[in-house]
Amino acid sequence: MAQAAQTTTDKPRNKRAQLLEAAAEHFVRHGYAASSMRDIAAGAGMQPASIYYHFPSKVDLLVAVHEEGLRRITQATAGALIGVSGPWTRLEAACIAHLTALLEGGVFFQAVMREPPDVAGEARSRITEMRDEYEAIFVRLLEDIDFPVDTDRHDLRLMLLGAMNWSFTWYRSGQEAPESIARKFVAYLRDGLAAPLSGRD
Amino acid sequence: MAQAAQTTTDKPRNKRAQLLEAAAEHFVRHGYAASSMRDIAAGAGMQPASIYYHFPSKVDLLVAVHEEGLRRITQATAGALIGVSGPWTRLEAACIAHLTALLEGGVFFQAVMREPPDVAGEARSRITEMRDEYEAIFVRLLEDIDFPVDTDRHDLRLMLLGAMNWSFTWYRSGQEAPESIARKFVAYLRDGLAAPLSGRD
Amino acid sequence: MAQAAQTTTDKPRNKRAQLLEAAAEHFVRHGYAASSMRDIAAGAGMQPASIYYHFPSKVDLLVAVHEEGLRRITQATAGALIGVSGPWTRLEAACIAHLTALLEGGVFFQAVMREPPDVAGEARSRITEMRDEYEAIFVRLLEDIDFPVDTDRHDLRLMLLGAMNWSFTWYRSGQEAPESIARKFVAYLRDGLAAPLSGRD
Amino acid sequence: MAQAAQTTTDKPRNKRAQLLEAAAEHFVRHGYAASSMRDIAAGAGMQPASIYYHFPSKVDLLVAVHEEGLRRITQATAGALIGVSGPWTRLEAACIAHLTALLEGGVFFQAVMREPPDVAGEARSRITEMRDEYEAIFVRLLEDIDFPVDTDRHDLRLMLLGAMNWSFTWYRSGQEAPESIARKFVAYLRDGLAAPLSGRD
DNA sequence: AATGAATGAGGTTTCATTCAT
DNA sequence: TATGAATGAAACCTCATTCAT
Repeated sequence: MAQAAQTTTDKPRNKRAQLLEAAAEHFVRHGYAASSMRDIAAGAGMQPASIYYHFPSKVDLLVAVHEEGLRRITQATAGALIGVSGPWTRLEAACIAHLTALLEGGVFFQAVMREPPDVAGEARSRITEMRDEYEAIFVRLLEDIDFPVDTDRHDLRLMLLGAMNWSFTWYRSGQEAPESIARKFVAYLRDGLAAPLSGRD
Repeated sequence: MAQAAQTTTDKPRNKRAQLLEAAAEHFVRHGYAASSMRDIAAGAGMQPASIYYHFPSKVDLLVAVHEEGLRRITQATAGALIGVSGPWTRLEAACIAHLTALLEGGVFFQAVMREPPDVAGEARSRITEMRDEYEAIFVRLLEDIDFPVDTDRHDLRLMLLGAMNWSFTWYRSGQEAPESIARKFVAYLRDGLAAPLSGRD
Repeated sequence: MAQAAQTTTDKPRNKRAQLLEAAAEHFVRHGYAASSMRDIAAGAGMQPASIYYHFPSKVDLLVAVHEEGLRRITQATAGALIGVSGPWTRLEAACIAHLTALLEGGVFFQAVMREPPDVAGEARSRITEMRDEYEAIFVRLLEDIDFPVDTDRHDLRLMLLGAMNWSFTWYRSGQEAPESIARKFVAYLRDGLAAPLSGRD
Repeated sequence: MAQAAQTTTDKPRNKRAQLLEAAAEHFVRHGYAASSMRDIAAGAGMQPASIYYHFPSKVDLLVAVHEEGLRRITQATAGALIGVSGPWTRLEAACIAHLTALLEGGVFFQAVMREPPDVAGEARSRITEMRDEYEAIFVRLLEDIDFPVDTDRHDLRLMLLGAMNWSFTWYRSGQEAPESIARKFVAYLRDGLAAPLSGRD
């Protein structure tokens, strides 16, 4: 019943949302360049021309997908930190949230954590700017950790994010849970892997 | 005379090589889908139709680029291991070679270490197969290390390769050397980052 | 209250008039084919769909612009003849009025004195018919002049109107006044330009 | 036989020429904006895509049409002056050539003597520049005539050219010959039309 | 070994217009 | 009186590819 009510309430916004979802899905599956407006329109159940009532161009659609995706992942990751304390524990929580969103959260999350497509200046910088804003969460998390001297927090952050973001290339749903993967990544960095007796050569 | 000999000898090879180089460059810069045969031809100094003398189709060009790139990076990484001993030292040497090739070695290396383009079955599996063959080097390197019990070598390998392969998204030439980055990545994993006195929370 | 009355009285007329003006402006500046309903609507401060409340189609808008423009120029030219006598003086007065309207009177005048756009039958003939009606003023003015025998009044009229109507292609506001140009055109035809002593070769 | 030989000789250039001709024809008949590449291609007996082998864009086709048309009309008008003497006679010869070309010489001549279409900067200025170059012929012809003092050669030229260029709006083939019309235009300006006894009011 | 010329399919986008509200 | 949302058709143009030479 609540559902029925919601359906009627949603209707005005439905089409735009469907469109965005269809676009995100195609961008993720085939890449931006290989996603045609025709296919995206078909995925949203409308005519290609109708897209242009909602978005002025294909690249604007891309930007809108990124806006939505980054809004969502920011909410997910920041939300996972509420009430969590202990610097390593917080980092782990953020990584779990990030990786779970990316690997199991749906197309919007994946759409934003890819190598940015080859688009012209303004759109590209808007996308980069939004991503940097999100990644600032991790900058702050690493600042809070008491690392050994001369640890390079910058490279460390990119190492960790790279390891996570690359995972969509090999992750297969139904095998190891994203949470488990994230825990391992953090543990390996925190504890190190040199066996006490074997030396470091 | 030596020149004349070289000219005649090189020419046939040259054109094909130029073409492959131009293709790799476009694939890296704009992605496979956004790279047109026209632009690739222009980059190689020939007419679009002339490409088809050397390669039967665009996707074959892609496969050839991957063949060449993987041949090169295999040679680079395997070569860097010759005469090197100590399991962690060997891993470090391989990472240095891999990252240096990727970030400063030219377009062929970058062309192969990207998320694989959205192409049809046969080409895709050929590319995947070649990549797996290369990454087997790292499988073996990790087998040789005496890790703590219940270390997940599989996830560890993908973590390390992901961190490295993602680096092309943020690396800027002229700043930190790839070798330095690689050393850090390995050190962090080997030694861990939890400060002795601060605890692991 | 006067305001309220005015508002209610003007509004309906206003929007239609604004629309017509915006259409005339676009037709003049970009031509009929290159003027989009979207742009015209924007120029009139309304949505494209709203045009169709006032006019059933684009071509009807064109016809309406011509109706308004020809109404205005007929009024201007015929008005300029009231109380003027002397056949050459009357012709001159008409030419001054025509050229002043065309070059400085605003978009409606220019909209109607252009090569007629490539539209289908009915609209085209309606436009032609209205123009012929206007040009009849000049037919009558020339009938009243006592020309040398075998003067071709038909070609003469078209020569004079052609010279005037073409002027929008080279006229630049702020330089010579339209009135001055019109006087010259008439004077040259009336008095001729062969210098008395130089012969006519 | 000569014909057959010519046909085989012309072949390489044929397609481009046909294309230009078809474009000129459509531009003249429907205007630039209303001429579609599809229709032009059909007129030239090729596929729309094939146009782009010869010309990079629609606007380049327009410029090429103007280049060809202005080349032709310059040749026609300048050619008509060879061996002709007497300043008025020369002006008359030029007007006959101009008007004959325009009204009976085919689409290229008409294509260039129209109000220039609403195209972007570079193409527009190239077209204007070429036209000015052609009209310079008339500048020189008028300089050679010994007019009454204070005759405005500038306005006179534009009056004459306007009268001629406008004629395509009313000229119907098969009635009065262009040559006859041109003679009248020049005669009226040379001799004037005020009847000796009637006065100039 | 290369290319000039062409093409069918499909790309993104704009068009005039409709219609329920 | 106006418009938000949509659409079928068509716009210009690019695509990978072909083929005779």
